[in-house]
Amino acid sequence: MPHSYTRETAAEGVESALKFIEGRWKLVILFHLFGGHVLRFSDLERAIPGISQKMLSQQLRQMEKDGMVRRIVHPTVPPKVDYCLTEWGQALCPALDALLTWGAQRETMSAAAQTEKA
Amino acid sequence: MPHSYTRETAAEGVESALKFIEGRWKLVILFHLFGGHVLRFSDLERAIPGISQKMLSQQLRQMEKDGMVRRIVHPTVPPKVDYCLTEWGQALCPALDALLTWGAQRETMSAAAQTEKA
DNA sequence: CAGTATCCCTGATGATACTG
DNA sequence: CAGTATCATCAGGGATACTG
Repeated sequence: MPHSYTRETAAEGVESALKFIEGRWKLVILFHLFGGHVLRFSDLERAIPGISQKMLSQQLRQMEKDGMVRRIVHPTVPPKVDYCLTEWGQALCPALDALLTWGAQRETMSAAAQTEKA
Repeated sequence: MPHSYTRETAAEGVESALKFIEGRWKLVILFHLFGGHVLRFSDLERAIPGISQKMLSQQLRQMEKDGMVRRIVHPTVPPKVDYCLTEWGQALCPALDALLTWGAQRETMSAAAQTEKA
């Protein structure tokens, strides 16, 4: 690791990074917006089965506040609101990819087949 | 991303990877074991202020079950138990580093200074 | 030393209903 | 359409006490 972190600050740093993507629906939303997609509230609602309006709204607000998502309100009737990722939001991609890769190594790298779990 | 995942399976893949490191103390424990360190239960207890025996034990058990941590029991009196990372546990390092890097980019990349939050 | 066993409490999420 | 408001639920975690 090319950083000058101590164990403690590194752990804290990762923890605070994780806070941005923790939340039952954040990753699903993220993956729908990756690639520069611009989606309306109702698009996301339809794209994500099982999510409630409350949760969709709540997670989007947090992500907006955190600076991952941009919210664009069109002052029309009926209302229209677009969502897309910020530059920083897009920048999450490599990190998630690294996580994906790590997870995929589990079967490969585990010396002995441990307990199976979902 | 060099993978052949759909949005949905990618989100699920990352979610399941995240489950392995979710837990109030997992990352702190991880960072104490990175670098091949071998620590006893009491070492970790002392190294991690604020953790209770219940939590330390619980998190270690999960990590062991998940295949990230190896638990070595020495059949002595009094008992002695060593903990270290498995190969797969060590392999988490690059992913956490990517997360750290992403988090660190927040101030740099955010167009406008958004709401400040811990 | 290295844990278990209990009890409690809070925050995150879900279900449902209502609105500018 | 794009939300907000309320209420109910539940798992994760904390505090404390006990044990092979």
